[in-house]
Amino acid sequence: MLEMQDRLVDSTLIDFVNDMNLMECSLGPKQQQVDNNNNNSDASSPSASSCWSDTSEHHLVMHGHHHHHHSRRSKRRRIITVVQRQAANVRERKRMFSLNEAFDELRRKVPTFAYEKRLSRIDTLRLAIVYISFMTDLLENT
DNA sequence: TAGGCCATCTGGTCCT
DNA sequence: AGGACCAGATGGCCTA
Repeated sequence: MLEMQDRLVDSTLIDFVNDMNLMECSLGPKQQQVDNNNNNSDASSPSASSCWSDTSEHHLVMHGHHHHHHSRRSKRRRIITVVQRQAANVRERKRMFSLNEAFDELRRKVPTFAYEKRLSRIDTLRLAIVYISFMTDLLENT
């Protein structure tokens, strides 16, 4: 299972590097889903007037329930270039990476048996809750 | 093969 | 304007 971890990290890093390369040359032979959906018909005009488009009807298609709550801001869609999207993806991956680091840290604090396989994130959380309440009980009753 | 877990992408909102 | 945060969708891998 440790090797599995290593493999995951490896592939993550590889993607990471790929994206960084993509960002640096800002264009590559490897365009994927990013540009086949509606977003940019004018991705190549960086000095465009605004990055917000009116979406009166299109975006109601997918997540019908979203507009119940969150009715605060105007329903304008932020137009994002391919490069900006890729950069956002990189940031999101970094964010998830640090989240997982925190999970690993918590995992190490929580008592498990040595032969037990690695706790999932949800199990780590649940066990941490149990462990904390056990310890506070212990503290209060002494 | 179904279900659990995870990584990633994506578009929305919130915050600076 | 753009980054952070979030939740939904999707696809891959692994195990019972």
